[in-house]
This record gives sequence, C-alpha cells and structure tokens, in this order.
Amino acid sequence: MKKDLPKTYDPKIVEKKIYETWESSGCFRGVRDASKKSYSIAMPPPNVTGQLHMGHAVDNTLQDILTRFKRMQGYAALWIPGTDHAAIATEAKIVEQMREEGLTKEDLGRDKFMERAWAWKEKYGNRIVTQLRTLGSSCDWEREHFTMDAQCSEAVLEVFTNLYNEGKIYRGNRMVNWCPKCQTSISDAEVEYEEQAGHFWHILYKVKETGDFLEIATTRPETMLGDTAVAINPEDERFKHLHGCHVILPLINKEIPIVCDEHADMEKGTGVVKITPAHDPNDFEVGLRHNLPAVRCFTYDGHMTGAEDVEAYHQLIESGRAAEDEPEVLDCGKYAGMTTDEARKAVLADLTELGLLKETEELKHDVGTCYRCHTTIEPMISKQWFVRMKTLAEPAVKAVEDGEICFVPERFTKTYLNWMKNTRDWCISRQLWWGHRIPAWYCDDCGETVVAKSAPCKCPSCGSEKLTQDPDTLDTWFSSALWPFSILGWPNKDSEDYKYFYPTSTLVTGYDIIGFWVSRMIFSGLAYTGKPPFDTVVIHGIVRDSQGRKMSKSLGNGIDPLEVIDKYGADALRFMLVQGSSPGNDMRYSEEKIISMRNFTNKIWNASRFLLMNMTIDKVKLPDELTLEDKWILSKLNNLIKEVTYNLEQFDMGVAAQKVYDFIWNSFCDWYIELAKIRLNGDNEAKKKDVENVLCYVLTDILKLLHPFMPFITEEIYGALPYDNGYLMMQTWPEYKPELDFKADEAKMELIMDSIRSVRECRAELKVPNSKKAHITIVAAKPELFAEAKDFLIRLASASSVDITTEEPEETKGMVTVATADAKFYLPLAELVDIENEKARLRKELEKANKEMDFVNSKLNNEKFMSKAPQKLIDDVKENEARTKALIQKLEEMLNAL
RNA sequence: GGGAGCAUAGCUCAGCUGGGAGAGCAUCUGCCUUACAAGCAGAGGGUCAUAGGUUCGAGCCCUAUUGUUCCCACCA
Repeated sequence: MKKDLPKTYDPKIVEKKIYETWESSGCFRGVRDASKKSYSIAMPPPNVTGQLHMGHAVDNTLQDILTRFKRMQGYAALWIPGTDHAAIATEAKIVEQMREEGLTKEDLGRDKFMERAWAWKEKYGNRIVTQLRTLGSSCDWEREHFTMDAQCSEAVLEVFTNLYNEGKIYRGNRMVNWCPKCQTSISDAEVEYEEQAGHFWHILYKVKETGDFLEIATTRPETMLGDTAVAINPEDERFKHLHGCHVILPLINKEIPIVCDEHADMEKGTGVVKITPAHDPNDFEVGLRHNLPAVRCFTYDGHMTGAEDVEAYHQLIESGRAAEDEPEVLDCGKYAGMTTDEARKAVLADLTELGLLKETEELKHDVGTCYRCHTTIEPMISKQWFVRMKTLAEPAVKAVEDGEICFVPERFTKTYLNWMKNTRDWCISRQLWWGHRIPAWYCDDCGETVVAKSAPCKCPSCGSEKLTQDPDTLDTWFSSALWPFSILGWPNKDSEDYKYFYPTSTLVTGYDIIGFWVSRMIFSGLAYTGKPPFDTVVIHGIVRDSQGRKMSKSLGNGIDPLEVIDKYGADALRFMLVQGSSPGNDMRYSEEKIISMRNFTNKIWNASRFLLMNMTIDKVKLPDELTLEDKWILSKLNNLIKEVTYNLEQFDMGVAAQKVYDFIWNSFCDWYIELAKIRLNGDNEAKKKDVENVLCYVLTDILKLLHPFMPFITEEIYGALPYDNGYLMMQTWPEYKPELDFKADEAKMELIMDSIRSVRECRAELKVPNSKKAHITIVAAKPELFAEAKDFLIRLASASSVDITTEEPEETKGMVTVATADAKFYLPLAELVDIENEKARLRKELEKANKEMDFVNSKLNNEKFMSKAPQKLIDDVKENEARTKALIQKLEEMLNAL
C-alpha cells in the first residue's frame, strides 16, 4: 500500500526512526557469504574521548557511501567501527581533570589511575559512537572494537613479542623527542615544527693551548653546561691550527676537546659548533662518532639538574641496572632547579658579565613542539624501546611501488613513499600509564630482560622471582597499526572473519595521517599477515571554515556537525561534504551550501509526494508503448546509472553526487514530471497508468542512486512507495540496460525542448506573463518532428493551442516570431508587438547565428582540421553547419516579412 | 633546502583519457502555473594567474615565471 507523505520533511524525526529500524533489523551486519565477494572497510577509530567534528563527518560519510554502494552492488559488505584509546590525548585530559581536584597521578597510584581512566572511557567512549550513528553510518556495531580491548591487546602482545624475538625491537639510550609537559617521549612524527623568533648568541670559548677565543654561535645557550666538545670542519682552513686542541667551557671551567667533524658547516654560523650529545640529536651522533661522553643537564620535567639528580644517577649505576650507555648527570650548581628558560637568562647574564657574550643576533627558526600540547620539545637521551624500521620499510615501499596498494588521488603515493623511505627507527615507548603496558620484565637481581605475553614466574637467567615490569606503555599508533587485522581476529588465523574479510578493501582517511597511521598499517600488515591490509587508500582533505581557516579549538571557529544535523539533517550535511568536492582537496564549510542541499532534500521530498498523491498502481512495470518523453527520461536515466556507477567505482564521489543532483532536479523534476502531468491530468486511464509506471520506475532508481549519499530521506520515501520490497539499503544497485537506450528519441526530445526554451525566452524578453496564453503556429519542413510538441508547448510554453503546418502564414503582421533550425514559431501577440523591437530582436538572433557560421566555417575551411580531426567531430561540425544555415535562412525570411 | 597542491563568473568550487567554458550562492527581470516561493521561467557576468611551446585544436599536455597553501628536512 502506498502511504501519503506529510507535507514537510522533518529529518530530525525521520532520521532517528530510520536508523533505529535499520540497526534493529540487522541491516548493518556484515554477513560472510561464500557466494559473494567481500568488501570491507576498517573505520579509522576516532579518539575515545573525542567529539564528532567535521573531519569525522567527511571521513565517515565517504566510507558510508562506499559501503552502501558496494552492499547494493551485491558485495558482502562490512564496515567495522571502533575507537582508539589515544594514549597521550586521553591521559592528558584525565590528568587535567585530576589537577582540578588537586590530585596528581602519583597521588592516585597506577592502579587507581587506571580505574579512573577506564571509567572515563566508559563515560565518553560511547559518546562518539552515538554521534557516528547520527550521520547514518551503516557500520556493523556488533563488531565494534576498542584498541585496548582483549582482542586488540592480544594482537599487540603477539606483535611485540614476535618483533622482539626477531630482533626488530630493541631498547636503548637514544636521542628522543621529549615533551617536558606531557613528560613522555614522542616519536619523530609527533613533533610539529613552528617558526619562532629567536636569537643567535655568539659565545667565546677560550682555547687552552693557544689562549685564543673561539666564537661559537648557538640558539640554546643553556645547553652549554652539557657540552662535551666543540666541533670544527676538518677542511676548514681557519681552524687547522687548532686540531687536537681543547677549549675551556666557560661558567663551569671544564676542559673539553676540539673535534673535527663533517657536521660543522663552514658556511653556517661561525663555523664552530658546540657539541651537547645529551640534548641535541646531531650532537648525539657526533658524540657517537668521536666517543664523547654525554652529559645530561636537564631533568625530564624541564629543569636544570642538581645534586639530587646526580645522587639518583649514582644509585642507578651502583644498582648495576643502568645500561652501559647511561648518560652522566651534571650538578648544574647555581643553575640547578631553574627551568630551562630561567637558566637561559641566567647563563646569558653571567656570560655578559664575563665579557664572553660577543654578539646577539635576531633569528627566525623552526622549533620542534609537541603535537598535543605545543610545548617546546627538549631532545633528551632516554632509555626507550624502538622498532627497527629498515627491514620493515622495504616491503612497504615495494607494495606501493608495485601497485599492490594504490593511493587515490595518485599524488599521495609520493607523500607516502617519501615518508616510508626516510623513516628512522620508531620510538614506541611512552612514559604514560594509559595504554598497552610494555610486555617486558626486568630481573631485580641480575638485570635480565624478559619479554613475554604474560608475567614470567622467575628470571630465566638467575632464577630470581623478583621481576619488575617495564612501567612504560606503547605509542598509541602501535595498536592502531594493527587495526585492520586485529579487529578481524588476528592473530587467530582461523578466525572466520579474518579469513573472509581480510585483507580489507578500502581505507578512507585524511592526508594528515599518512605518516602516522597509513604507513604503519601497511608495513605492519605486510610483516605480520603477509598481505597488504587494503588495496586502495582514499585520501580526502580537511574541512575548513568559511574563510578557509583550519577549524581549531583555539580559534573557536569549529562547526559542530551535530548542530548542523540538528538544523538541516544528516542527508544535507553528507551531500554538502561530497557534492562538488574533489578527492584529496580541502573544502570550505558554508552555511549557504548546506542550505542549498537542504533545499535539494526538500525538492526530492515534494517530487515524491506529488508522485505518491497521484499513484494508483501497486507494482511497477514499464508500459509496452513508451512515449517520446518516456524514452527520453529512461534513456537519460540509463546513461546516468552507467556514469554514476563508474564514478563511484573510481572513488569520484563528488562527480557522482553532482550528476545525480542534476538529473533529479533538472531532467526529472523540471521536465519529466511537468510533462507527465499531461497524462496524469488527462482522462485516458490507460495512459495515466502508463505514466505512473514510468514515474515510479524512474523514482525508484533515483532513490537507489541517491541512497548512498542521502540514506535517510531515500529510505523514508522508498518505504512509502506502493510496493513493499523491504529496505532500500538492501536493494540491488540499478544496472545499465541496453534495451532502454534511446539515443535517437533523446535527440528528438532535445530538439523540442530547445524550441520550448526559445519560445519561453522570447516571451520572457517581451515580459509576457505566464497567465497570458497565446496560440502558436509552427511552420516546419518536417512537421513530424513536432508531432508530440503540441501538448508540450501548451503545458510548458504557455500556449493556448498549437497548429503545425508546412505553409507560411499569409499574414504575419502583429506576430511575434521565433526561429530554430527546424521551425518558425508565430505567436499572435499584437498588442505587445512593436515592429522596430521585433526587428531588433531578430537581428540580434541573426548576428548570433552568423557568428556561429563564422566559427563553423573556420573549421570546415581549415584543411589541416579536415584531414586530421576525427571523422565524428567533422560530422558534428557539418551538421552544425546545416542547422545554422537553416536558422539563418529562417531569420532572414522573417526579417524580410516584417 | 626538497616535494606537493591550488590560481576558472562578484563569492565558494566542479570540469574524467585535449574537441566550442559549468554548478550553487549572489545580482537583474517576470511569475503564488493545484509537488515544491526552501519554488518556476528567463537574463547578465569568465583573454580559465602570466609568458612561451607541442597540436588541426589547450582550462586540460610540456617549459619557465608570479602569487598562495600545505607536507617533509638535524640547520648549530
């Protein structure tokens, strides 16, 4: 039974109702089916504490479009959702909340802290998941995962222990990026460089052997306390006499060597560079090359080291558990306990007093900051776990170079390869509590390291039962890297889901995390499962505000997708995010655009409402006798199906959306429905049924084509159609049908449409109101071309009646005249006609036609064009010539008759 | 320093493998034509950043230039 639709569409009520129905009916479930091909997407897991923002909205809209499209195409489609524990981000929020209560992590202790963190996760973890539902995401919630759930944790343990056993994970004192605020190491990828105004201070170091002063330029004078050498370039003629000499480090009067190293750039600064192995990545390398000691002078919370730090260092050494490469710690004396900023000022003041600060230069330079809190990063030597990247990166480069994994758009391949080829060892340990605890235990007695999935009972080396687990946790991205297969059951290779749905098909994500995430999933998938984790990576841009600025919390310019959905509906938001955007490019949010999309939903709603109001049939069958306009719309629809399918298969969602929009609004609503009214309002019942069938046929396919983009409204309308086939989202995607290709009829229809437009244009120019109907006489050499045009002109061009003849009218005085290549149209509108006006109008038309003729002739008279252009094009131009000639002739005749 | 994107109508952007420039919004004109005024019909508006080149033909391909945005890089 058909249902009448309410007069206005209310997305707020409909969307909620529809989503609940889908979910409770199991429509989202991914069903393994041996007879079908699988299509799976692993959702980039949003941060568990996050709130839905526009980035999620684009990302998930695109994934939903693909999933729904493939599902309708007959694939066994599965889209797995989930959330990420987001170590640093979440821990920072919890710590902040505790700070407001006057608590610190240490006050609470690790266990209590974790309890609190899990409670936090339970509370906010469902928020984002609920919000994803409002978008219409057709993901399988029964398979929802969390990066710290049992299944994902198992995968993490498996990978960590395997990599360790294979020697691909190691622990050591290395230079890491240290965030003094978050109090943890972060990976290279997590450092963001910001240009800051700084200074270049020129400091004088006295050479012990010669008594000369060496001028050294630095941007970080406070690190000089940790200097263990100064470097000069071995080729530098200026300093050849100083090879093998020493300098006296000012302020602490320590003797340190002058070394020759390539790192010292003769062009840069003064050509002499201070070496602080403990606090600079380059200097660390220089230190290794010259076997220099590393002296640490900063604490991990951003202060200068003092006596107690030295004491702690000695205790560590004496305990026998310090690594050989444990850096020394300096008692900074009067500077001890100062923040690094305070120390910088103090050091500079003291140097000035000693007359050793030669010069202060203004300088702009890039400073590394923490991507989370934007605190300036202090490079520190610290004992951390690392993944050896070289052997892992090679297959990951190859898989993409060989085309096993494709990036869309293709240009992002370069971004990826650049990242993968230059990647250094990955620092994976974090000094955080919220995350996967590193499965490593150290023997309190002999210092042996044991890596195992669960706590060992005793030390395999000395038998001691006193073992302490590594306090650190793993980088969030370590578990995210395993996401596409951990959520499918790996490392259980017998898992049915893993066997059926892995590798996944498409990964959809923003270009900003190609390095963080995409690259790590690729090398992980290849290394642990032996297969690329997906075959295509679809990259999208970011949504900016209406002024083109990045949406950010600090600017407060973020647009909340939930508010937009509340106001205009999820369908409108989704369509706005894809229509007219191109893959990988950023887009701007604009209220105007979303309003026009809302208007589009309104258009579809009203068109459907109109159809249903007139509907008397209860199933759809195309009539045996199709009229010209039927063939026209069916042929265009057929073509649309072909193109939209192709575009979606190419991941051109924006182009596909645009085409569906145009077809619905322009072809279907503005022309076909208007023409359908002729039969709908007529008294021939058989014809009425015929047109109802065509209308309903076209509407059904339109709903299917539009469904991936606008799932809610299409489902709602589909549910109101007079036949019941279940849910639209489970229907079969329309296919191109050769028998519905009516090219010749399409062209004939277009010809009539052109004449209608010409008459309309003329009437509009003369400002004839629609209510003033006029008789039209059509004079055509081939009147059969206009056989169907009579009713059309009455309906669409305000004609009162229409005559078709081959004879010129005897009297044309007082007639408004319109010409097309195929016919002349006469409209008796005597009271509006002014001969001079009429002449002017026709002359204007003639001028246009003559220009056209010039253009055509320039082609036809061009021998090279005629000999080299494809025949099809030449034929088109020739046809154009004939039509233009005919038009000119008609216009001239009309002018002469006036 | 290396790499990439963008530059098209007043604004925001499309434009697939080269074949006479499009949409939405805005502007102007006329219409409440019984699905829709959140609408209908029409109009105006572009040397497709600049300069060369390839081609019968360039918004699209090549080279250079300018402006702009982003990514990567250890610049003391």
